[in-house]
Amino acid sequence: MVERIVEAGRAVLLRDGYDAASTNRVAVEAGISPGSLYQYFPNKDAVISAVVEHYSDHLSERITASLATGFDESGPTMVRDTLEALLDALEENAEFLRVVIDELPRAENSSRAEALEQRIVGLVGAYIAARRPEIRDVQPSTAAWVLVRSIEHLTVRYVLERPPIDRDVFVSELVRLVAGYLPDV
Amino acid sequence: MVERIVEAGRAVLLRDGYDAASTNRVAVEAGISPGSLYQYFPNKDAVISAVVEHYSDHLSERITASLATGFDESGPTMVRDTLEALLDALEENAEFLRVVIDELPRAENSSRAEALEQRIVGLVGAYIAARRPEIRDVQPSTAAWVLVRSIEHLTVRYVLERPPIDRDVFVSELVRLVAGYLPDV
Amino acid sequence: MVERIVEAGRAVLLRDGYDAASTNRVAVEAGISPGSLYQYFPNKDAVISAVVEHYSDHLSERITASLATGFDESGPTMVRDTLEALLDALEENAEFLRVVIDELPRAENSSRAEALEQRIVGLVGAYIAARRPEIRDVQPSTAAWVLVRSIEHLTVRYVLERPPIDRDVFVSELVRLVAGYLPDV
Amino acid sequence: MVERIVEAGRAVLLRDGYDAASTNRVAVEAGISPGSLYQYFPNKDAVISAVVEHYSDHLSERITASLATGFDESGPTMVRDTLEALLDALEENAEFLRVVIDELPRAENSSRAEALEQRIVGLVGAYIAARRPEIRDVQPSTAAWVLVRSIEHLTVRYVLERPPIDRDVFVSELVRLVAGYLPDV
DNA sequence: AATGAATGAGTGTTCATTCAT
DNA sequence: GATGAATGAACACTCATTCAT
Repeated sequence: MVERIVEAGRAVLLRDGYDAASTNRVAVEAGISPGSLYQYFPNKDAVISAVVEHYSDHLSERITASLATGFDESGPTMVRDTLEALLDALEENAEFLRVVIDELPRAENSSRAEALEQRIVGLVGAYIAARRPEIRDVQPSTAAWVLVRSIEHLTVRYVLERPPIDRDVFVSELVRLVAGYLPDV
Repeated sequence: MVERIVEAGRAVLLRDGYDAASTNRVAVEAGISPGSLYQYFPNKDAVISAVVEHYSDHLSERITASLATGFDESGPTMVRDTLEALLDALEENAEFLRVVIDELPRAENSSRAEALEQRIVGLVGAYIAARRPEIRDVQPSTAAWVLVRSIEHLTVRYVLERPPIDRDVFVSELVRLVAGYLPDV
Repeated sequence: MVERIVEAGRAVLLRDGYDAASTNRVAVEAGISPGSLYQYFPNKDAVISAVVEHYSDHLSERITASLATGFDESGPTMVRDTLEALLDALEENAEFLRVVIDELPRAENSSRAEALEQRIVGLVGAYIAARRPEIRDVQPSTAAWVLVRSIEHLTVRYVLERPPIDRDVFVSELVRLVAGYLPDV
Repeated sequence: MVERIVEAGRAVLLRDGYDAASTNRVAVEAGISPGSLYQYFPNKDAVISAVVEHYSDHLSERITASLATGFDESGPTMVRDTLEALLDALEENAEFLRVVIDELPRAENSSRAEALEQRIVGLVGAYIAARRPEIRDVQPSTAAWVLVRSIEHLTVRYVLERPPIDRDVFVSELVRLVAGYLPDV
């Protein structure tokens, strides 16, 4: 039932947008009464959060899996593979991504987004540290912070804006950005 | 009069946040009646947009000025100076920046933000083209797209998140990111 | 307009009872929209309070006027006249009195009722003190407290319950109660 | 089971107040499901009524016992003893009394309260009749009506309002009220 | 141009009650 | 008998917008 509501929430969010995603509308979409919704969620925010979390978890898995896979390798091929996987994951749910990024007030789900980012920053930081503990004069966590936020934002914007840049070219540029920033990794 | 309304909108946005920024509240703050507000703006979104535009223009001027100043120079010093100026501009209105980024549904003012980005992408693209028309194998506009969005996002997040990274270190990392990505510029 | 709402509130309270006296229903009865109601009253309680206050004021005037008229006289005739006036006032709005006493949660308007009681206790206390400062060994305020609450309750219950007691007999009994309690006044 | 529900209702009423005393909450407190509650009570009012009745019965016993004890005696000592017992009984459950009197819509349990009053009016009327069948020119039932309602209301208000009147003084005043009203009893 | 009273559809949420299991 | 998920009408309240003055 929770699943039914979450799925309905997803559908409403995609079809009608955030502003129109009222609890009543979600209930109608789920084919239940508004009262029933409140037996599974304490309030509206919890419903929206669950919908976003569902998507977020999916994304998170994909990304961390891809990151884990490449952890023991290194070099531009590994970076490229990871970026391709990331782009694939984002493009797979591009429409939903648009709603989350463009329509939701960021504050609403910043904690969730931040948790995901933290996890990835951690992974990437560990990767960098494993490769080069003595990397330049900067802390791995700082480099990871810079890198992760850049890549996250660039890929998300690329998927949402669809700028006139070929995907292969785009990925190559990202690889260059990473390689240029961390030449020894 | 438009100005009075915009100023009132800014005050309400900062004081009460986006959710509480109703047209009635803006009208009260401006000392006019809600009806009058609609003689200068077609709807609520137009008011919010104007407020954001006001801020956006301010920011835009600062950034393009800084960019223009350094246009004829080159090298890491110029990059660093530009980044410092950008951070200064963002930090100057950090509170407003927070409201715009964290509370406003991005779609609301994405067109505005994009316009600003386009302008900067144009400037940076021209700069790159002027320096190295033959730069690698990538179009200057593509490089500019990647660069501008990275830097914009990183600086905004830095100002809003205040991560435990020293400002000087942070700027240095940005310089390295830029220099690594465009070694010949 | 406030008056129109209060009158509508009175009508709804009388026709449908307290539980059914929703803001929407009051608005319909007043021929206005629910939103308009909130331009004159901050919330539902304020509407109900205003309705009760309206009635309360009316009652209060009658009672204090009657009390003031008899202030300089004394003896059973004055007591009887005051009681008759009180019963008249209560009977005049018996239906509304029933709603206020039987349906409203006492806590809702206890402050109002208490204010009225205080005023009357003050008046009666002053009357007693004027008559007999040395009255027995009890403070006038205590005697007034006992007297006012007894009479208030007995008259209200008499009007609402309509027990099989002739009105003249009832008033005579009240006079005896008062006279027996304060023989020298 | 009925008892369990009534006890739960009492607890909820005392802990959360009337407005929060929903059937669901009572069911939770009783450790049963809301559906089960309806196998023992036809609706919410019946539950509340049963709760009040429980308390009412307790009170009723105390009062009638005290009345019965003094039935064969007479004079101010008997009156005083009865009043003391009544005040004791009320004070013993002052918190519950407050909920019943201040929060419950009187109509909800007026029938119950009236039944109790009738019983006491009957007893007191019988007492008066036994003492003085020829008492003045008034029917014992009328005198009892006046007396019982006065005393009931005064004691309840005294316990709930805690006015600045010493308990001994208060009881003395009640004795005087009774003695003044029925001098020969 | 300016007003501001009026609007009314819409919101998130509650809770007494039912009924299939 | 007991359950508890499901109900759905109802609630108090908001606010972007309009329009007669």
